[in-house]
Amino acid sequence: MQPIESLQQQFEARCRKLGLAVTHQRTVIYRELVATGEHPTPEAVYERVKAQIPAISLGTVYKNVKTFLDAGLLKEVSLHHGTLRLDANTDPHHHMVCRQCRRIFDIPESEIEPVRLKNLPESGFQIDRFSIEVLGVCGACAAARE
Amino acid sequence: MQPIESLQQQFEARCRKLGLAVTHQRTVIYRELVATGEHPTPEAVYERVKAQIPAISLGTVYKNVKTFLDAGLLKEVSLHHGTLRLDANTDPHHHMVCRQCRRIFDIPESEIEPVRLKNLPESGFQIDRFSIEVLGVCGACAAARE
DNA sequence: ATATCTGCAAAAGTTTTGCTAAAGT
DNA sequence: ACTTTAGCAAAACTTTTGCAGATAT
Repeated sequence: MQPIESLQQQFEARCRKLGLAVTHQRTVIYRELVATGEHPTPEAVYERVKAQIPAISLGTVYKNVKTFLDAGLLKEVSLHHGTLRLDANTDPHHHMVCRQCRRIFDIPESEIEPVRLKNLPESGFQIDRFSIEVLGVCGACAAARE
Repeated sequence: MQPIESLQQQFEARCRKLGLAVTHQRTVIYRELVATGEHPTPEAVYERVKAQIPAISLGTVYKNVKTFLDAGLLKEVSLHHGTLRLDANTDPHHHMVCRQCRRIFDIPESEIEPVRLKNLPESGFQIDRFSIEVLGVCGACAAARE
């Protein structure tokens, strides 16, 4: 991971390029987002930032998270947050997800070569199974773009 | 996929084994869940069931979905629904997710052999990238189970 | 007869939105 | 000076919960 200062400079540069004001709140939100090696929820970011800017509001965190996502400075871990998606297919399978309409298509497990990890990444993690998502744009949405 | 009648019988058998009453609502909810080849939201299931049982309530759908999930009749497509998880890591990487505490650990892309699809599963789907989740129990949660 | 379930309504949790004052450019 | 943003509060959306009457065992 890059040192925090260079990330900070990159952050300011990207803000200016995008026409985003470099506010104190925005800077701290971004710094905390990077500083936690984790994948925090907006609420968790809010808690960390509040320790430094007690008057900050949760709404400001949400607005900036959205701004950062739109700008590509952040990603969401999963496209499926926000609403539960149910799966009645009991056969082992994976998913193909359209990032536009969010439709989900099944891929039988037999269609994908088994995942192979080169090293065991975290000590003591007991692996249950692998879940593969093929992300992209489905035929219908691709056609609709013309 | 299995014919709907045999799924129906299996469903009743599993309900009886679990001590779950085989109600009309429950039966229709399960049937619709299986019938859509999709991965519907609870709201979408509610709409389909309402066409057959106009008096059904959304709460009943939620309660039964929860019951079915607990019983293992259904799965959720993603462990990350319900709250946004943010990712500031711009290097290509995958994730290891603890199904107990929901913590997320990064795996550098270089640690995993590239995914290989045997056939192109859906016509016209434009693949963007692959996202791999290693699901299991993290070291801390495994230790806490003793 | 007893236990479980449904429907309704209220509540809780997450995220978005509108507005005015404040801050950044 | 002009534009964008922060803070606040209200609202929207998803999901959970409590309870009395209805249904399944």
